[in-house]
Amino acid sequence: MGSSVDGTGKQRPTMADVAAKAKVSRALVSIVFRNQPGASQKTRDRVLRVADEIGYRPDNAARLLARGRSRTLGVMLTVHNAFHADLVTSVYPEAEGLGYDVLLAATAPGHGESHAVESLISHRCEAVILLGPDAPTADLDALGRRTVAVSVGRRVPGARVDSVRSSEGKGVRQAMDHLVELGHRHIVHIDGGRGPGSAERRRAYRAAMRRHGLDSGVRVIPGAHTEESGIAAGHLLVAERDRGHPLPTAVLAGNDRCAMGLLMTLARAGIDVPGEVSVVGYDDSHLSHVMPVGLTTVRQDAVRMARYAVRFAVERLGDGASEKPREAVLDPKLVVRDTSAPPRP
Amino acid sequence: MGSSVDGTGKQRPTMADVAAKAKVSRALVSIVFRNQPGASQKTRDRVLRVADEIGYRPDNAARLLARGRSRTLGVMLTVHNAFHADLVTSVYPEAEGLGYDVLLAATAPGHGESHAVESLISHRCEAVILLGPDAPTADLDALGRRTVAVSVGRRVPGARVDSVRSSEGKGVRQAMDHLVELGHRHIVHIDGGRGPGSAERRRAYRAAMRRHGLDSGVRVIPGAHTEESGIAAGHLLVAERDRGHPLPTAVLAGNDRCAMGLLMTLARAGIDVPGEVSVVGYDDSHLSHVMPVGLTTVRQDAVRMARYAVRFAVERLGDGASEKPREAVLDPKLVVRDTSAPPRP
DNA sequence: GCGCTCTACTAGCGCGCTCTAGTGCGAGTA
DNA sequence: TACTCGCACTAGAGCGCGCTAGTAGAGCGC
Repeated sequence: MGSSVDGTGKQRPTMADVAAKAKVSRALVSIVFRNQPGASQKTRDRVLRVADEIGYRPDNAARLLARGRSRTLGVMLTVHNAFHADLVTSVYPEAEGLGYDVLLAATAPGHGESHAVESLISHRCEAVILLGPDAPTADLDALGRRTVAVSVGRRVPGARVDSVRSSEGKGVRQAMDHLVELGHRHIVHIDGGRGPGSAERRRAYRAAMRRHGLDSGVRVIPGAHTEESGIAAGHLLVAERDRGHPLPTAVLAGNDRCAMGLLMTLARAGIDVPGEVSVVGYDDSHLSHVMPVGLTTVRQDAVRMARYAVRFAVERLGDGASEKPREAVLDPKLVVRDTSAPPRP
Repeated sequence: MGSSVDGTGKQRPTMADVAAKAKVSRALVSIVFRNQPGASQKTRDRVLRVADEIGYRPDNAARLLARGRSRTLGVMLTVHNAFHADLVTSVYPEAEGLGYDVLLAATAPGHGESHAVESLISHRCEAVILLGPDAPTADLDALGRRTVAVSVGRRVPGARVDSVRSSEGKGVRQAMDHLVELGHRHIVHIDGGRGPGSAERRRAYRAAMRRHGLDSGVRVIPGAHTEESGIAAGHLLVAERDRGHPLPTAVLAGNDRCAMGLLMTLARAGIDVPGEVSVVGYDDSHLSHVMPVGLTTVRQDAVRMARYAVRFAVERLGDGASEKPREAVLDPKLVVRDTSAPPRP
C-alpha cells in the first residue's frame, strides 16, 4: 500500500483516468486532446481542467501505435558541430509549424551514424534528416528505401535520398573573386579532407585559380574541418616563412573552425591579419560573429537549409509522389568582415 | 494496387509477417527478438533470417506500450553548448551499458526548456537528464514529482531532483591558489552572470581573495558565459590601460568561452599572455585543447558527471528508494597550461 | 404523429508488441 | 502403464490511444 500512491509510485495517468474523473467517455477525452470537433466548449474546459489536475499527458507511444503515424521527424547530428546546432535551431520552428515533433540523436565516438539512425527509426520517426552524413552512399540508399531520408550538406547522387546543400562552387568562387579583386595572387587553400563539401570546395578553388590565370600558384594544404587542422596549417606556414619562403598573401580555409585555428596561430606568431595575410572561412558559424575581429567567410544559410530539409521530408511523407530524389542547392553568400584586405604592396 | 508494394508504399513489416513467413507464432518471434529462453537454436536462426529478409525491425512504440517501460533516457541540452556536447558524448555509452536508449531534445530560441522536456516525456522517456537547466526551482520540483529528473551543473535545493555538479568552490580555489602561488596579487574575475555555477564561482573568488589577504583588490567584472562577454571585458581592460590604469596581472574568467574571447582581444591589442596577463578559464571544454596556446583552466570531468547523472536516473527508476534527492559533487581539477605564469616583476 | 438534420456524446475494435498461462510431447522414473 | 518433468511452442489478454460507426436527444417542418 505504501508503495502505490506517494512519490515513488509514478503511475502515469491515462485517458481513462481523465474520462472517469470528468464523467465522460474516453473517446470524448481523445476528441478534446486532438482538438477535434465533437465536444461542447463547456465539456472541453472541464476535461482539460481535470487532465491538468491529475497531471495527464497523452502517451506518444500509444498515440503513434493507434494512429499509425507519429508526425515525428528525426534529426541526426554531430554533437560538437556548431553549424549543426544552427541547423537544429531552425529545424524546430519549421517542423512545429507543420505539425511535426522533432527528436534528436547524436553521433559521437562509439555511437555511430547507424546507431543514431536506428534509434530514431525505432522511435517511429517517419523521416530522418541527416546532417552531414558520412555513411557510404549504398547505406544511405538503403536507408532511403526503408524510410524517408534527407541529407543536409552532402550530395548523395544515386541514392534514394533528397538532399539540401549550398553550392560549394559558388561560395568558393565568390570568396576567390573577392580575394583576387583585392589584388591577391598567392592564395592557398587548406582543405577539409573528407569533410562534407570539401571535395567540391577544393575543386572550385582549383577552378578559380585557373580562371584567374593563377594555375601555377595552386596549393592545397591537406586539412580537416577542425581547429587543430587550422593550427597545424598555421604552424606549417610560419615554419616555411622562418625558412625564407614567403607567406601566401591569402588563405582560403576549409571552414570557420579551421580558419579560427589558423587565425590564432598567426596572431601568436605576430603575423598581422589582414595586413600580412588575409583569411577567409566557410560556414559563417557562430564563431565568426564571436571573434573580436570579424571573420570574412561564406555564409551557408542555416535557416533556409533547415526549411528545405523539413519541407522535403514532410512533402515526401505527404504524397510519396515525385519519385526521383530532389535536391535543393542554395546559393551561399560571401560575408566580408575584417580578415580580408588588399595585400601589402 | 500499384501503390501498395513498390517504393512509395513503405509498409513496415510486423511481427505477424515474420511469424507467418517463418511458420511460427508471433509469441515465438517475440521471444527470439527479446533474446529470451524458450526457443531452439534452429528456430532462432530461421526467425532471424526471415526477419532480415523482409526487413523487419521491432517497433518501439508498440514495444513500450506493451511492456510498460521504455528503457529510454531523455537528455535536454542547449544545442550550442560545447560542454553539453561533451556530456552527451559520455551519456551514450553509459546509458547503453545499462540497457537504456537515449533521446535528445534541444532548447533553442523559440523552443524552451518546457517544450523540450514535454517532448521527451511524451516520447516515454522514463527519466530526464537536464543539462544546465534554467527553469525556476518550483518547475523543476514539479517535474521531479511527475517523473525522474536529474539536473547536471546546477544545484536545485529543495526540489525533488537529483543533481550532479562539480564543486565550484574547490575549482575556483585551486585556480586562485595557483595564481597567488605564482605571485599574482591583482586578480580580477569576469563572472558568468546568471549562468550555471557562476554565483558560486563569484562567491569562491571573493572568499579566496579574502583568504589571501587581497580583499581590497577584489574586482568582479559582470559578464556571461559567452565569447562576447570575454571580448567586452577585454575591451574594457584595454581601454582602462589606455587611460593609465594598470592592467590586472591575472584574470579568472567565468568559463572557457569567456576566456577565449578575452584571449583574442588581448592578442589583438598586443598584450602578451601570459607575459603581461595570466588568464584562467573554467570547464576545460574542447576549446581549451584546440587553441594554439593551451588555456589554463579548471576541468569539470564530463565523463564522470555523465556517469553519475545516468546512474542516478537509473537507480531511481530501479527501486525508487532513497526518497531524498541526492547530490553528487565532483572535485574539479585545475589543468595548468600555457596562459598562466608569474607576473612580470 | 413522422421523418429529417444537427450536435454531443459513446461503444468497441485494432495498432504491434509483451507476457502470463497455458498445451503438447518426448524422456526419465517407479 | 502411469506419472512427472522440462523443453519448445502457442493462445490470447492488454498496454493507451485513435477512429469508425453508432446512439440519444433537441429542433424543425409537415
